[in-house]
Amino acid sequence: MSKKSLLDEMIAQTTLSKKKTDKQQKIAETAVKMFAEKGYANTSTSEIAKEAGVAEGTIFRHYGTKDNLLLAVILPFIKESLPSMAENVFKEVYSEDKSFEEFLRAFIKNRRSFISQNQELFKVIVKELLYSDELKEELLPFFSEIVLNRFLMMINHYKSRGEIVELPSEKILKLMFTVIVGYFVSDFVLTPKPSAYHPEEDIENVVRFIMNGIRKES
Amino acid sequence: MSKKSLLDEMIAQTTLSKKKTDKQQKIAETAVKMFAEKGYANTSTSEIAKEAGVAEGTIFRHYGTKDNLLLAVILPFIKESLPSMAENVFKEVYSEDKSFEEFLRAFIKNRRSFISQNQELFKVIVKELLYSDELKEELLPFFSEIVLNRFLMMINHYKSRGEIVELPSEKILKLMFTVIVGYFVSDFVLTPKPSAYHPEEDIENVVRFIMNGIRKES
Amino acid sequence: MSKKSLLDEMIAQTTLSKKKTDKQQKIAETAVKMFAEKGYANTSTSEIAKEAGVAEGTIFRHYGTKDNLLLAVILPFIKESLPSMAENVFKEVYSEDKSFEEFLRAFIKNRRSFISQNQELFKVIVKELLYSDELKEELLPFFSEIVLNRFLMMINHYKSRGEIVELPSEKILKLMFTVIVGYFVSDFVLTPKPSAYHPEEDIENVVRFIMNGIRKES
Amino acid sequence: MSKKSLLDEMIAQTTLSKKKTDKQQKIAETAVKMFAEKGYANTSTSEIAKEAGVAEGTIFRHYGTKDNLLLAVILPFIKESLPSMAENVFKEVYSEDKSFEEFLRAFIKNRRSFISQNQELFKVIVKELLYSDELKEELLPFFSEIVLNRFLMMINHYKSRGEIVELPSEKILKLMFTVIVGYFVSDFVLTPKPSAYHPEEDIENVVRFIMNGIRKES
DNA sequence: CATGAATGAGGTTTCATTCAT
DNA sequence: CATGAATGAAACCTCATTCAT
Repeated sequence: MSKKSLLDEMIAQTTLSKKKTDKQQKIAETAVKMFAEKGYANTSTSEIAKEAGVAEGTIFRHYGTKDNLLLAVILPFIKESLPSMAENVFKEVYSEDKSFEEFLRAFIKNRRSFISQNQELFKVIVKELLYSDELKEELLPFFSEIVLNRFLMMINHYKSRGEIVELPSEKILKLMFTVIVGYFVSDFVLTPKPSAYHPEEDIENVVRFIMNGIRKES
Repeated sequence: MSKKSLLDEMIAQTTLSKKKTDKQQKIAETAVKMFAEKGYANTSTSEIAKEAGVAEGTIFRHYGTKDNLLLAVILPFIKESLPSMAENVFKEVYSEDKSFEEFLRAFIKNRRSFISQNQELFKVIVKELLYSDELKEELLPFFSEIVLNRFLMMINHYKSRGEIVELPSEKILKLMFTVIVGYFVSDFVLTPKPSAYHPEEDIENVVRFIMNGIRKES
Repeated sequence: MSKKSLLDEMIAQTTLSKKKTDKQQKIAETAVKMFAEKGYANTSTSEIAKEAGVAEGTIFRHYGTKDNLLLAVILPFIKESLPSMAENVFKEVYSEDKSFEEFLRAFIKNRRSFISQNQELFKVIVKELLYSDELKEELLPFFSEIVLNRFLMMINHYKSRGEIVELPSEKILKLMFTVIVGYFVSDFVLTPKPSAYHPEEDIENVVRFIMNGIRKES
Repeated sequence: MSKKSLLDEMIAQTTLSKKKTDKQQKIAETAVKMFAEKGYANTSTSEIAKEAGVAEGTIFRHYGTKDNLLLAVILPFIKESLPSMAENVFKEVYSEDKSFEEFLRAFIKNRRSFISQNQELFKVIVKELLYSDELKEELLPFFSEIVLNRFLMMINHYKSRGEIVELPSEKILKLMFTVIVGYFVSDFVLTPKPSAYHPEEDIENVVRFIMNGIRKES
């Protein structure tokens, strides 16, 4: 109870942009940067404190435990990102009369831009997802419910419009996400950041590749 | 020099199936299993010792450091796996008159089977690749030289036979590997192992997806 | 850089008598005492912690490594002692019209008193000088520059006044210091401390012995 | 009992040049060399074993404990050296009609040559005398009885012949030995060995210095 | 005699966390 | 709110010693 309550408060603080002291803000930023660089397990709270210019005690005053600090920087990001992600999906699909290819292109661009602005955090999430079962159990169902389900609906929608091949939607979804997520991971996690880098061509290739893979042959 | 020599000896021991005491064998096995489960950083040598039924000192007598233990279980696997991987590729391609699709299917099946037999180790490698720059710098160039280059040649070969679309070979390669590796990671690292599981259908989908993505339209 | 910085801070703390917590002070005192008794290599940090009444972690919070702890207690002592030693020499020599014998007697008394007040530390330094090349390389040049050079000048000075025999000054210096240092080592390091002990007579013998050895025959 | 008996056997083996296998011989030589270089506490038995080209178990088969190994290389040296040292003294003194100065010169030369041939061992003894109370209690009384007492007799002898000043013989002895031992320690322990080095001049200075210090003014 | 794998006590060091100021 | 000294459990690692072969 008390364990959760502090965490919930953290999340509330972030999303509701409630009171958050400068120090607290600095700690979160520094933690994200360092977790991204060296991984959660290899970053000590004393390093974070030094780098953030605060006393070690201050971290614990605000976040209670190191685990909490990790979740407190990850979860708000997710809770904020995923629903808006879903919103975007809906806007693209229903408000206009785009083809699936146009939607896909817009979606990837949109998500790439978002991740690009939060590279470090994305790194942290990807890395720690592999390690923390807690994180996995917290994020994946949420992700599935908010994002994948809507995507499934969309695939069905475009299937019914005859734009997509008649494979099981789950398989299509999985392959699509493998390519998209694989592309993001490859670009943002594995490679040393190519600061000035124009991704339009790569995006175009990914779109073409996926579309070829799922387009309904006429 | 002295740092490397112990490690080299470890590798030699494995590949040459030289003398390796029961305890030493047990330590390596246990380490792989536990690293796969909880990650390298979250597994202590004392836990490994207890689980393996040896004294903690025995680990260090044989492997010197914990880092060495990690590398000693990973590197032999790689040095053994990658060349044979490349050999397989060549056998499939040059010995017969297969289409690219047939080659691709055989390749994925072959590699899937191999990884399936070494799931734990595969997990460890994927996880630690994200963290350890040392591992990254050791493995990726090796992988690139042994595997990717031959694949590139093959893509060019099939391009000249008119089976593959005229995109830059590097882009084709990257997308293909994103799908294949993504498929393996998704199956073996992310999901809790579905012990009885028939992958033929999935493989077929992956092959079809890739082939659609790169097949030359006639 | 980072290795040195903590050590430099230690030294600064001592010489500038800056902030130093009670525990930190206690650790240093205890370490000196135990290093003197049993030697650096035979004293464990856990013993020091227990004897000093602190947690073992506290030692490392303040001194970083055991090596640092040794240097942190030795070096400030040296940097403080040697310059003042040189100052004393100059005061004796130039401010008054003493004979060399009077100077020598005052010098030995002065240094003996100083070492007597820091017996343990003196023991530690003598013992570890034999073992630690690092210490040797740090201390001996400093000692040579600060102390021996001035002594050489003095010997030359008294030579020109005709009080000292015409041997090469370096030889005279070496013999003198052999006797003086040998006397101190013999008194403070080798023998179990004779707490109530009046050294005046011994000092007188040393002075007479040296003076006989170097006095210019008239 | 059993502790001593093995050690005594070691000593017997050495002095009586009893059976001693090649391995045993190699171990002792290697141990002396490494103890001299890095000190007893900083030299591990596994290092000695590797350097000597034997299995670690072999060391313990022959010497029982590491402590024993130290004593087994030191004590025979002492028991052999000291009595013969004393013998030399007597030969010089009684067989001929040398002056004290001539005796002193011969003595220092003789001992310097002996130590020079056993530099490493001398280093070990000097270093470990500072640390090991056991060694101190074993060696110093023996040394005092065998060497110092005869020297005292000699000083008295030469005093009665009017060659030496009328100070208490113990004081004279102490100062003399301070200079002589200090000279040896300075030459063999502190300084990095000057391989080609002619000590005649230094010896002459030491002799002159001591003689000036104790010669009876006529 | 010789080996070297195995041990386990103990060494140094790290680090999340607490708490008095 | 913020600090940073203090903690102690646990991490990695070393090493003298034993013993089956």
